Amino acid sequence: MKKTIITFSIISISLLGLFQMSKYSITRGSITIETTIAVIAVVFLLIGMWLNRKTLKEELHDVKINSERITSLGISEREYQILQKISEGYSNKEIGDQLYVSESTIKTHVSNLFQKLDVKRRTQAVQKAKDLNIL
Amino acid sequence: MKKTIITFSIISISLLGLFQMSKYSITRGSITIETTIAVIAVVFLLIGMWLNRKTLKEELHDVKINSERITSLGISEREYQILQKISEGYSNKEIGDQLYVSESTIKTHVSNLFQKLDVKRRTQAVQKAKDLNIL
DNA sequence: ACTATTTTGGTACTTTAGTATGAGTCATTT
DNA sequence: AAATGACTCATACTAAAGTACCAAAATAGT
Repeated sequence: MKKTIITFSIISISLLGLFQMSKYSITRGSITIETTIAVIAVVFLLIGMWLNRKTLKEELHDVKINSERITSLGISEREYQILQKISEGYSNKEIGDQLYVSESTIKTHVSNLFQKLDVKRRTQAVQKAKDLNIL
Repeated sequence: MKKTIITFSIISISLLGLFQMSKYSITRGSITIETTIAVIAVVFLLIGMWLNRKTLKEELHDVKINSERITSLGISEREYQILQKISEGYSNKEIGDQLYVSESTIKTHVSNLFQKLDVKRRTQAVQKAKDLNIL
């Protein structure tokens, strides 16, 4: 966020400078109008592309995970961690080994998680979690 | 494709017109240099955004499913159909009901599918299928 | 310090999932 | 006509997954 503000400020100042330079140069006759227009065009074309890249990436690609929804569903950290492991295709036994706890523990977590997500199977859990943007 | 070419042509011609008008107007003194630069800036900003929207959408969003890979793995139509149902979170019984076949049949398909995908669980199958861009 | 929540774990049980094997049907290809 | 491949189904089995119920630590909040 801080980075964005700094970048934006620098660009704004640069543009002001560009405007002034253009006007000055044209009235002095040191550069032609065509050149000025061309430069302005290229600069703003690039700014337009850059701007859109920023916004579109958030819009389409990085569908950021909704952490509020996770808490509002009452899903604990451990449960969420296990949900991620499930989506990666691991079995309860494997998840238990990875987190250094018993399979029983994983089963308990999974069962509680399913109730909170209102699902009956792990494949359903993954699908619903992705729908809710928590995965 | 044809649409793209036509659009591009119209834009090019419009831009040429804009350039000529600007130059003419400035030398005549009917509009100021500031106005011209502002118009050029806005127009190219918009063009930049539009251009990027076109390319980025193909780049990020439409990750089209790789049907060649499906056939190269030897996955049949029915198996793929079942893979989709699995990813939607349905049980073997439910899939059987939806496709009007027995659960046994689904089990056979699923088993064969897993061998072709080289996985052991349905959650793993879904994950791998998405990795391979076949889902 | 007390309370609430989270995390952990177990037992016992039911339900799905998954494997192995064999076999019949149907359409396509040779 | 015979072979091939895809789809179907069943039985019998093993292995996971999931539920129910209980309970003890550990953690965080008041």
